Amino acid sequence: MASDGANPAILRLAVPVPLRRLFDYLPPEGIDLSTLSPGQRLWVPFGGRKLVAVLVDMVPESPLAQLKPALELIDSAPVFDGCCRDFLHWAADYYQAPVGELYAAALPAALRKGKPADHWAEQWLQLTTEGKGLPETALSRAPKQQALLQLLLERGRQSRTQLKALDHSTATIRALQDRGLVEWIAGPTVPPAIPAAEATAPPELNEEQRQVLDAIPVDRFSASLLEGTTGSGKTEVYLRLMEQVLTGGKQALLLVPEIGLTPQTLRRIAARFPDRSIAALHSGLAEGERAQAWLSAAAGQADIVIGTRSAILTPLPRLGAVIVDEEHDGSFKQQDGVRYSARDLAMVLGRNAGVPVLLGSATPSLESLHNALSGRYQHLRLRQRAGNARPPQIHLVPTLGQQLEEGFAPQVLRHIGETLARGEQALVFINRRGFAPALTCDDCGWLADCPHCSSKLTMHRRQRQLRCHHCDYRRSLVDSCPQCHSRSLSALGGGTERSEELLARRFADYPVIRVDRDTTASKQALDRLLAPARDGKPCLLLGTQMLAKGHHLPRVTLVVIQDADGGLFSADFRAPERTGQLLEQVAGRAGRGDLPGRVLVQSRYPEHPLLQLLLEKGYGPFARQLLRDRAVAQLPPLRAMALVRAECEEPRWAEEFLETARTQMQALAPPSPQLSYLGPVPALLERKSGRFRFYVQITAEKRGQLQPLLARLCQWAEGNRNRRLRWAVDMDAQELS
DNA sequence: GGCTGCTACGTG
DNA sequence: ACGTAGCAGCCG
Repeated sequence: MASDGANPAILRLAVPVPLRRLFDYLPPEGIDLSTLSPGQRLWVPFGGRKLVAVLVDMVPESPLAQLKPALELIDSAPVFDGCCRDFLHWAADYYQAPVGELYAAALPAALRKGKPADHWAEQWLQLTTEGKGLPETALSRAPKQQALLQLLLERGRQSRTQLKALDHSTATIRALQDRGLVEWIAGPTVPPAIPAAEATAPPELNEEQRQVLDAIPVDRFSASLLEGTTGSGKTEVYLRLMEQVLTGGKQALLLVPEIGLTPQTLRRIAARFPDRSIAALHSGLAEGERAQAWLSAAAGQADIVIGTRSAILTPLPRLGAVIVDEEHDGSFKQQDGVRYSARDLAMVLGRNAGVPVLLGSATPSLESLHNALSGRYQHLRLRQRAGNARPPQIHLVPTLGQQLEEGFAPQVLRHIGETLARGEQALVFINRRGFAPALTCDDCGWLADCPHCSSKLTMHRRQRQLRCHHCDYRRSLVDSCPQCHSRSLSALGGGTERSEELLARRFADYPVIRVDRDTTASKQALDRLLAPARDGKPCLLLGTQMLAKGHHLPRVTLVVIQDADGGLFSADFRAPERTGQLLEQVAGRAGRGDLPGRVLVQSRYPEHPLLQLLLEKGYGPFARQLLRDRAVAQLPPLRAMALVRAECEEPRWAEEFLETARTQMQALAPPSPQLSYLGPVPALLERKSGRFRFYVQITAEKRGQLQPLLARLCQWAEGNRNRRLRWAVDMDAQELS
């Protein structure tokens, strides 16, 4: 990609369109070439439109005779450094994605729309030459001015934000300015402030934590999987590693699942690093704030960058370590657009930058576990629970043939009652929101289904609605059958809303707190909902997987899993893995404080071998068994897998497209013991939002075998254009839905 | 004849 | 992805 030759006056740009190539332009009219360098954004004319493109290279010649000039330079300095650009190009190649779309995915919305980075430049106060030469006692009669001068002398330039936080008044600054001792200059962006918290001192590390930390060198690339049970102190290891990285003058990147970036988490980290610049990148931020946080990271100003999936694409010029918390979490895989895995990219980034990468989880993904067991990753472990906490006792409760009350066995309800009566808290996990997942007519058998998807409508009784959980379709609840007008309708199965009604009735003396997407519109709402639980009063929490993650609820001593069977019989080969992770995470909510925990798992199939293995031996042996099953079935992570997806209102077109796609690929590489093709087959959710969905699955012994096939496919598919048909390549696909 | 809606095309 | 050109269908 390096340019050579005499006059590199042609601009090679990444344009945000779904085309797998770069575009050449002339520099903007009348611009000085020396002000241009790769990584800057420019406005360009593109097929009758005006787009924000990123300068990738400057070359002396173009294969095209006629070039248009770019319209305008946006950034005075590059926003993408060379490392980040190389990384984005690598990712575009690996995921068969248009590089312009990767640049667009990396940029926060405001910068994607062309707002100049200078808009967020920070004002910094620095000493003038005169100020630097001043004797220390010079301002003894103006103590405030002297204090500020001292600060600048000791710590160097200070941002306007820092000065405000340290209570240096504008009057003081003004006075020094008038004496010609200090001056304001425009400098790197600083991130938006994180609400202050009491500074906390680090807790003592236990022996295990120390060993883990010692095993991670900070001065070179290393790949580690930290497998640590809930409550074993993984977070403390992350914080210590970050501390080492910061001390070495570098930036630490911490990736967290979408649901994990709560104000609580942020405050905890801010409290440990009160003097550090921390940039948080998540969807809860306003557009401007997000751009500000991103630019502070890209300028190397932020010391700590905490973010969800897309934060892995942020330029970090002094990167020192990448940590991925809850690495098994599905939200690290982007499911539309450029379908990258932030966890997998973290490894590539760490290797490129020569810094350690730490993946942490109580329930590692089979991918990471496989890498650890095969020696590709260092396998680190934390087996002890911190403090006095002991692992919870787990009991299976068979539900087949039992007289259930809204899905609960009598002894489960009794245990809940006893827990509350002891002044403790109980948590009920139900992996389905709404009142009931289906509504049917008792007389003619009518079922309420979605007109746009191949799915049933979920009944939401409180809002008197039927809703599709796959598209945005909603209709008001009917009280007679639209087909035969019978008034005898039944709600089949149960969700959080239905259980809430029963539990609120049965345990009317205690607060019942329901936590799911319907009760929790915002992160703040979740914090507010959980406040009574954090107070420690007896209460009953019920909800979906939102409850499974992260929240420290020390008074929960009983966890009830209403139905463990969901994932055991799914057509998705990853379903048992996900079920195991979820059950283990939920069970981990029990007994995190001094009180012992108990977990009750309801199942219709208590003798199911995987369930038995999980509950008796724990996630580790369970996951190892799943790995053996995957090996037998020739599935990931023992084989590389990619999907070619297509969806269309007309199912035949999608199928035909994929038939041809498969033929194209097979012509290049016929099926063999090392390479197999499946499909086109309908996706697990066959129709979604009015489109029929199919895929072709390709599995190979080595990842490298897939690349040329997919490259050929993209070349063909990009030329073939049916506007009604959407297609995508999904390298390392995580979902068959 | 001219307006609207659909599709094919090309984007530097 | 999206703007534009080109052409079919239809009005009065």
